[in-house]
Amino acid sequence: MKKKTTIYDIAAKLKITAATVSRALNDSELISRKTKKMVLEAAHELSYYKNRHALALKSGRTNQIGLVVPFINRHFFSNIIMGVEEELYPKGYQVMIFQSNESEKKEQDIIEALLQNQVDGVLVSVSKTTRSKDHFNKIVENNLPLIFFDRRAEIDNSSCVETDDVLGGKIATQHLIDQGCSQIAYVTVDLNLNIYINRFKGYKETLKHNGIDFNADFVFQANSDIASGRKVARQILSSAANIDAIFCSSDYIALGVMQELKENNIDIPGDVAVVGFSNEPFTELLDLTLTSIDQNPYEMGKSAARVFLDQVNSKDAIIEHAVKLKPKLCIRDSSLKNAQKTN
Amino acid sequence: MKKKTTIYDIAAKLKITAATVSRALNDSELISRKTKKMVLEAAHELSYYKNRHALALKSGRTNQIGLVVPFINRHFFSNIIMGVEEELYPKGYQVMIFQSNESEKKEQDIIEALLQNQVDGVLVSVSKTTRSKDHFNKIVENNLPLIFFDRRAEIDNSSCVETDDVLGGKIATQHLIDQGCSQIAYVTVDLNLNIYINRFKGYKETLKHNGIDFNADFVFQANSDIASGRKVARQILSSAANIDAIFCSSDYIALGVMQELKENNIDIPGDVAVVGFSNEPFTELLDLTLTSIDQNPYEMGKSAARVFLDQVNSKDAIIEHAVKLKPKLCIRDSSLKNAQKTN
DNA sequence: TTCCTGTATGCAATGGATTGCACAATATAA
DNA sequence: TTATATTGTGCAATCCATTGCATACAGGAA
Repeated sequence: MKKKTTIYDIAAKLKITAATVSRALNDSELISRKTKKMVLEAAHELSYYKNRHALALKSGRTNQIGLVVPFINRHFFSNIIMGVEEELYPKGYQVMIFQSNESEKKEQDIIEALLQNQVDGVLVSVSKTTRSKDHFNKIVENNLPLIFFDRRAEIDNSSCVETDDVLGGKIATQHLIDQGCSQIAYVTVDLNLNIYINRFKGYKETLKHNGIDFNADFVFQANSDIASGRKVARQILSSAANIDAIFCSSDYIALGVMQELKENNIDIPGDVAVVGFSNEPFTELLDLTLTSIDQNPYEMGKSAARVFLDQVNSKDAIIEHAVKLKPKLCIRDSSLKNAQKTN
Repeated sequence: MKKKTTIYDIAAKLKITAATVSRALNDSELISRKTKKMVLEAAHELSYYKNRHALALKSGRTNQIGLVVPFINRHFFSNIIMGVEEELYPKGYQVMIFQSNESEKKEQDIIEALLQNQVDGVLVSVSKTTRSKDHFNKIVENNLPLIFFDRRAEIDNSSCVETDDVLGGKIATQHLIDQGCSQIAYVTVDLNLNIYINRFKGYKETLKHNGIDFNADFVFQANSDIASGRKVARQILSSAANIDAIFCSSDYIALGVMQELKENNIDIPGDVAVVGFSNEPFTELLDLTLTSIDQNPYEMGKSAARVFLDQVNSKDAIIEHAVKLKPKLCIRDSSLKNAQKTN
């Protein structure tokens, strides 16, 4: 097993000291041109790599940040990661990515590991099952920037970047009303999560704003999957209500709904218009493309990264940022009765 | 700015030495119960976190491995990452994820950074544009396990895990023949990448095996996207050939092909059967679901991780593993003429 | 020739955790 | 009571790169 090359090996080879080697490698102006050249060549020859751990130990800074998501293989989260990296990589930061698998225990373990790694900051989207806040508090107690994105926890001295879900609920609902719908069903997922509460809020407010009475019978509960969407569609079909639009808080639900409606020969959007949420890639690959609300996860990632940079660059004061990103309506076949398609 | 707690802080507080604290924290049998308890309490009180960099420096091991993929936001790669993590996390390894963005330069930079981080091993799927091998050789020169997955480079003393793409090409082609097709077009992507070469090989061998003459006019070149698929479909439609099946080496191409065929009122699979490759999630969400070849990226990730573990656990000898994973045909609407649908 | 000013290098401490060896304190045996 | 184990801690070196301070040597000025 070949030992790793250090500056001492280079120094020994050249009969100079490690200090000189270090300075030469860092292009210090104290070192003569000749020596620098010598050192660089020797370093290459011995295939030397600077040991970042020694550096981290000495400097106390790691230039690494921790990024925690529930799952990495979700379009939404992987694009957030893209955005974060895009912003932080050029600044010399390494992004350490971890997934909590929606488990509170794993989330806690991850944060423990991040603190051991002495990261310079932490970006988190909270696991669904998390109830305790202790692990988040530990981060701020260590004076590290803590930035939540999408799913937040209420922690003092932390920042957060989220979609304006109320607005998302509003523009989707308003769009359906603009299309001439008035009997609009709403399918929600988990009324414990802030994001779903807010979408629902936007829905209700928009109904009211347009003089349409809110009807609790028009609200359905589902899981965020296709089967669940089909089930809801069946409930709607067998109900007495004369629903002419369905606003689903998830694209997968919307897809299930559409599949079931089609099989029952309901015309979309003629009889019933459908709108989803999140703008999953498949929404525009369908034969009957699905209108949805785009949250621009890539931008969310960039935004979270910028908030982090802001925090580290203003070490004096703790700044609590609260960024709300505007969601965007992508109008497609499933709801387009009489206007222009976007996107 | 609060300084981070070290074992020296704990030692000072308890009027003992850092050595004792270290041993107590590591539950050494040399330390008395009483002292351990004392230390643990003090550590908690001062919110102490073990500094992994000091540890890495001392031990020369980091328990971190580097994982390099072209893009993280691709279903295929993000599921590989899931698999790798699933296998390595329980063994105490941290997986550092990096994306090359298909850039050779960035790939080289990443590997430089990984070497600086003294990772215990590297898992890579090679960028499309990479021509040089120097950066990979540096890894093996440092006696680090190097494992390629999906896309490989020819490097001595490295291992690789890949899909048996020849077999993939074979089973797709055989399936089309079994459906009664004989004029089978093949759409390839980049004949420089091993994976596409092999799929093509499987296609040709199967034709031969079934006594069907290979026809170079039936081979088309495209990029892996929908627009490109549409373009190819137009070429096929306007060609003199009487093609009755199209085997696309990418699902996106297949989708574009299907869209174009449908708009030209070609019946799928009646007039033309279509098969894709990769089993992207959208393939089964379509109205006309797409037959595809599943590569089980999750398993690929797990397999690559296991190869890595094998390598580190047998430090004496260098083992070159070469794992080939069996792809699986997922038969769906787009090719199913007279048999049973799978999956 | 002597003193001064750069210029280029060396010396040594630092950061945090580990660990072989030495040693002190206690317990046991003679 | 003395000699011998046994148990629990301390000392100091080590891993690698950085950096303030000291110093050696060169050339220029007096």
